[in-house]
Amino acid sequence: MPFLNTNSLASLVESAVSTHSSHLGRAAHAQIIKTLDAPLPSFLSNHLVNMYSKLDLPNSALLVLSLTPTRSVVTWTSLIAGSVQNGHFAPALLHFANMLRECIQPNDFTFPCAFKASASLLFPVTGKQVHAIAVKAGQIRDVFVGCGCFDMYCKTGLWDDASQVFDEIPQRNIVMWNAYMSNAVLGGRPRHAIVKFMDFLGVGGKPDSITFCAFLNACSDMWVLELGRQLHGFVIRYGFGNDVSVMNGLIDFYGKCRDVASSAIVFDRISRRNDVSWCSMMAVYMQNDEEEKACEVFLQVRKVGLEPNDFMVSTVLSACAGLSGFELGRSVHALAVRICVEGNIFVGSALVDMYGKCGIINDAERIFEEMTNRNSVTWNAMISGYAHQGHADMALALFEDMRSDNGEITPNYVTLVCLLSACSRAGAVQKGIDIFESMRKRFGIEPGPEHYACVVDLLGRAGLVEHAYEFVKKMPFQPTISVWGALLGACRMYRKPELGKIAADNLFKLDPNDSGNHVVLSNMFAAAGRWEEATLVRKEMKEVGIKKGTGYSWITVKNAVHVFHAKDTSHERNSEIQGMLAKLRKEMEEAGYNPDTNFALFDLEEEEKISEVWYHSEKIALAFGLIAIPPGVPIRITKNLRICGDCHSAIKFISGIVGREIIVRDNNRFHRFKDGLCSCRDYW
DNA sequence: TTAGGGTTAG
Repeated sequence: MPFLNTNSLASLVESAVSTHSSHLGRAAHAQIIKTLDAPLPSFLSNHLVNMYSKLDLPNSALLVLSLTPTRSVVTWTSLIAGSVQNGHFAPALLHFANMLRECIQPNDFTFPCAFKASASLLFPVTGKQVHAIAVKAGQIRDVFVGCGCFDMYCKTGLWDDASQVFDEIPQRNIVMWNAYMSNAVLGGRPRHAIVKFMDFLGVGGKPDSITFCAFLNACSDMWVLELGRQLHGFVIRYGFGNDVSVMNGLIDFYGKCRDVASSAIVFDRISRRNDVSWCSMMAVYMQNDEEEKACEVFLQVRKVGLEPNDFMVSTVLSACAGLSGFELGRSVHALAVRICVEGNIFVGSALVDMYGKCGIINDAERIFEEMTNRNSVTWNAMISGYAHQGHADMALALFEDMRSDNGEITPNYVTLVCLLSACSRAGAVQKGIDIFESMRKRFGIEPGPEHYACVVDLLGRAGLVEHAYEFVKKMPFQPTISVWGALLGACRMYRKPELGKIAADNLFKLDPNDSGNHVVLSNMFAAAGRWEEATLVRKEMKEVGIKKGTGYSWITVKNAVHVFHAKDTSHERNSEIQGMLAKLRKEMEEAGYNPDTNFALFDLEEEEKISEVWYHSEKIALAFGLIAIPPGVPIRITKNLRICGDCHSAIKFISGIVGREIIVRDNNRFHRFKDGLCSCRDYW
């Protein structure tokens, strides 16, 4: 080793920080000890404290600090900044306190760290103390300190204090204005952000890309498509048409305002897309229920030879979960392992969710067990995986584990929804009611519309339909779509057209464009032999211009997706499919199966109705699956609408005849058929 | 010191 002077030793330490290599850092430290006698020059000690702290080796950092006889503001600030950077906010504040105890004055680098730590811990009281110290030290007028202070008040919800700080800062730079706008959006005051933007222009300010992004966020929160469009023009005029950040912001904005086409146009016109552009486009498709398109974007990423990142992987996994796209999901899992992102908490949670929704509960469990970091989303995903399978006992057991895990992660709003839906799917009525009634007291969670909807579903599914209606009437707020939807579902299941009409009428008011509700109601009347009323509902539907969407079912075989619509004969293996359908029909008839023709269009003759239900897309997909998928492998079908009642009972029956596991995911839930049974009890 | 994208329910 050549002789190293103190400057080159310092740069060795710096390179350990910049490459984030603790190995290099330790080696540099060893070299320093070898080369120099103690005590080290203070600037080198500072470098070491900074290095260990940034490398998230807090004990080593503290050790060096305690061995440094002359600790300066730089030494302490290095320690504090590293702690904050690595998310250790409470220790950062402790170090800050110790520094003051040593009578060392914090500087313009220290205060922002202390503010950030207070903000992250949501400690407004501590934040106020730091503020007082900064005022006393005469530092508050510094833009960095002032901005940190302002940000702290925003993040801890003290908006008035924040505004006061903003007004008192003498020289506001663009960062300060941007901070105001983005915090206003984050704090649910998008209108404030827009007003501030106007003020900013009024004082001759020149917006930058962050300003535009903040403005766009405000627009998407307020759903003001027109205002955002105007800003789009403004962006171009200001010469930001090639700024990838602003373009990404526009993709996101249009997507949130449900103008997917504009998002796609912006995306297509970006000459140099970055990771965020791709991710944003995927997210837009996801937010607008176009999972297939999201998958396509992901495949395009791979096609152009880009390495996907953790964001893309978690998004595409959730698309797979929505589509029950188990094959793609599995291959994305393999990819995640290869690019080393499977340890990421978002990716892990998305994997648990994907496997759970695809019904591969063992793999979901395995991923869950192997995850070293779990957050409430991870737990909820696993609980809902059990719920989807109808394993209320497992869901409840996991919930208990969650509560006793380490106290860090507590059940939240969604956890309770998952649990209640697990009870409802498993028919655990009393258990569900107990949980619902105790949620405020035991878990401190105020029951919301989703929880009420679960209880309605719970009661309704157990046949207590009138009870369910009484429960709805006693709700402390207006019942939502999901509440009436759950009641309508129960009425359909137990054939209660009168009550069903009440539920449906409410749904028509709240959700006039959903054709599904009309179809359910008319089928319900048809099932009760009340053809006139059934026809009337269909007529109304036509008059108002509501169309029943086309039903599609799809199935993946060897990475190719095969899509079928009703009466589809276009598949290249159509003759085999028809042969299989005929064979199934014969075997089922011999085994005594009666098709339920209430689900066919009711103005047909009985004979026609039978053939009508026989050629529903899910049955065709199933026939194809039986031909193309080797025995022993489960057949997975996805349908974009609700599975029809006859198909549900037919598939149940078929699963017994052919001795195969059949999994159908429709737009409502998940059905696993095996040995003539289905995981969801009494669906119709 | 400001910002752009992700995971859980129904």
